[in-house]
Amino acid sequence: MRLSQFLAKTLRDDPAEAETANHRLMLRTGMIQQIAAGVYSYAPLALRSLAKVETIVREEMNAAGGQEVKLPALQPRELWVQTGRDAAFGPDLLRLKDRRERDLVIAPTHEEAVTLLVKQHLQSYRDLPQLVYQIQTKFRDEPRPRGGLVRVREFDMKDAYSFDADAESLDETYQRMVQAYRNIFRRCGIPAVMIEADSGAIGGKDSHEFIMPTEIGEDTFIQCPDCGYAANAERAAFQRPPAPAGEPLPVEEVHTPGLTTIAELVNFLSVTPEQTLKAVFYVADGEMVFVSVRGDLEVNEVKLKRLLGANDLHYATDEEVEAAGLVAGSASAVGLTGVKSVADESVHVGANFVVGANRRDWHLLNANTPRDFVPDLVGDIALAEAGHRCLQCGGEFIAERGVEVGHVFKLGTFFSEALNATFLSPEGSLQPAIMGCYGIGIGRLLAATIEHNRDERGMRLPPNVSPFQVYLAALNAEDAAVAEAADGVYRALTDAGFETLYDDRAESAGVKFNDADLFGFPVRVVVSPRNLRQGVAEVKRRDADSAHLVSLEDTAATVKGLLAELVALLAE
RNA sequence: CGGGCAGUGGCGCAGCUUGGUAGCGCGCUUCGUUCGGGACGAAGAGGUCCCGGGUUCAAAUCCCGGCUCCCCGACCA
Repeated sequence: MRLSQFLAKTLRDDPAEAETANHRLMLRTGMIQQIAAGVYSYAPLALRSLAKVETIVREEMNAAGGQEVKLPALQPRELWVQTGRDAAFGPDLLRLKDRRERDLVIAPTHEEAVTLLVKQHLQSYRDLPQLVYQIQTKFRDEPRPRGGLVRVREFDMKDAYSFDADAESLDETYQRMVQAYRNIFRRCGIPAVMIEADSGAIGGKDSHEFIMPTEIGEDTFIQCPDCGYAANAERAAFQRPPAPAGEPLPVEEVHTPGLTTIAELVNFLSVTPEQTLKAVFYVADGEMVFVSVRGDLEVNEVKLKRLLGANDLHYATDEEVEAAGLVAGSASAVGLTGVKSVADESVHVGANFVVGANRRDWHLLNANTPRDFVPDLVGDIALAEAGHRCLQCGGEFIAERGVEVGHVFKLGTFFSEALNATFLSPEGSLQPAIMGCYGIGIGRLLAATIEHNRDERGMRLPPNVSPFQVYLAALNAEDAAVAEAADGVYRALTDAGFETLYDDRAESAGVKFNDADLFGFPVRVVVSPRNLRQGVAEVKRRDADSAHLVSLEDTAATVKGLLAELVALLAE
């Protein structure tokens, strides 16, 4: 492809809306154009890279035994009502009506559709296992898209679904997919950490996310440096830090005028945060929930949501709190009636807590469970943070940010039961298939790849993700001898099968070098009057400081060698 | 959904306080000179100043209403 004819114009200034490096680079190279919040057009340069990423994903899915299918984006809403996900997805689900006023959705994911498809071909345990996948456009009406392609409303996703006859078989499929994912991320040149993840409201035992560590990431994950335990912060289990224990002392009321926060209480009463209980109010599916957690910990809403089995969970508004007769700032589970009460297990670690008196400006000393209050539910609902201790080995957690580039998930039988995807077992009984699902956002993976593979000059793309493999620059392209030689090199590279972007523009050397670095293709070839006098071309790896001078005839062979080096680096 | 910022040629921005000719840098076109890390000169092209309403002789600028985008948070099977 000749750059002079290619639909790509680079920008010299960074577009104002781009905050992250990958977004900035994609805009400056003209790869993408935003058309609405979280909706993008993809120019040829981007599409080429996306296609490469898709190829990697396809190859690995096929190698893992996947069969490619294509499921519809447009689906009857009734199907989603049937599985309860019309409600579960809430406003993120894009809904519309057709000309006959029938309710439709544009699918954000495809468990329903795939279950129906596989069900049609499923009768016996002999038909299992099955692994199908597709690469297809999803629509999610995200409340806040951000960060270029990292979080968008319309995006291409590889989603795979497995159907197995029993748990052991699912385990095997799951492990095969985990390995496929590791291969994919390695080939894209990014490090990905596999962490335990929240499995969400819909059933399922195991769930793992693949996270690429980066400060621009949206997710926080916890790692134990000692035993290797790694989990999303919204999921991580941890030891509750110790707190002073002792025999229960008599409850005392204490006047605490104007004090509402843990910090104020701790200061006023000369106690430590872990000697207090914090009260937080939520509304879960319309029901007021009173939540207690020790003062040194934070409530983790994801854990809470799961413990409650709630679809919708939000902080109670002031009106809702008042309507329930609760006293913000001085509330506690002691003497609480008529409101569901939930507590973190940390209420069992320590004793003689300071709690609210459910009366403005008063608190209680020496509250203990079960003597003074008995929560309706006790569980792990506290947020794991850096410095907490590992439940498995006692190691001290570190916390890191990252982008979720993949998610694997044991679904169980939620969908197969709801939609009757059953098979006859060897014993002759009808069983629901056990499902798993596995997702990778293609555009997000490209964004992560760019975020990780770059320097201050631009991208440094791995050869199998880069839109082109070679950037061929003709300096002083209007010089007939240069043009002729460069044309020859271009033909040789093309004939040798290398995708080459040929910079034949009448631009200065500086412009071409800068654009070459910005585009970040793995290999750059320069034909110039200076080189030509010695009968050579210059061949340079994007990530190298120095170039090779080789005869024009040897250029393609040298390029081949450098690309092979780069591919070999990825295999390590 | 709460809080904050902003919308002016393709990109980055100024002008708005104090109403009166729409401006700068980059990019683009033509000509000439240059030619290995974002060259120089000259001459040009390109704008419903987000939209609607109002005030006024006159609105990018003031007032009212709306839309959109970005950032923080909430949210994100």
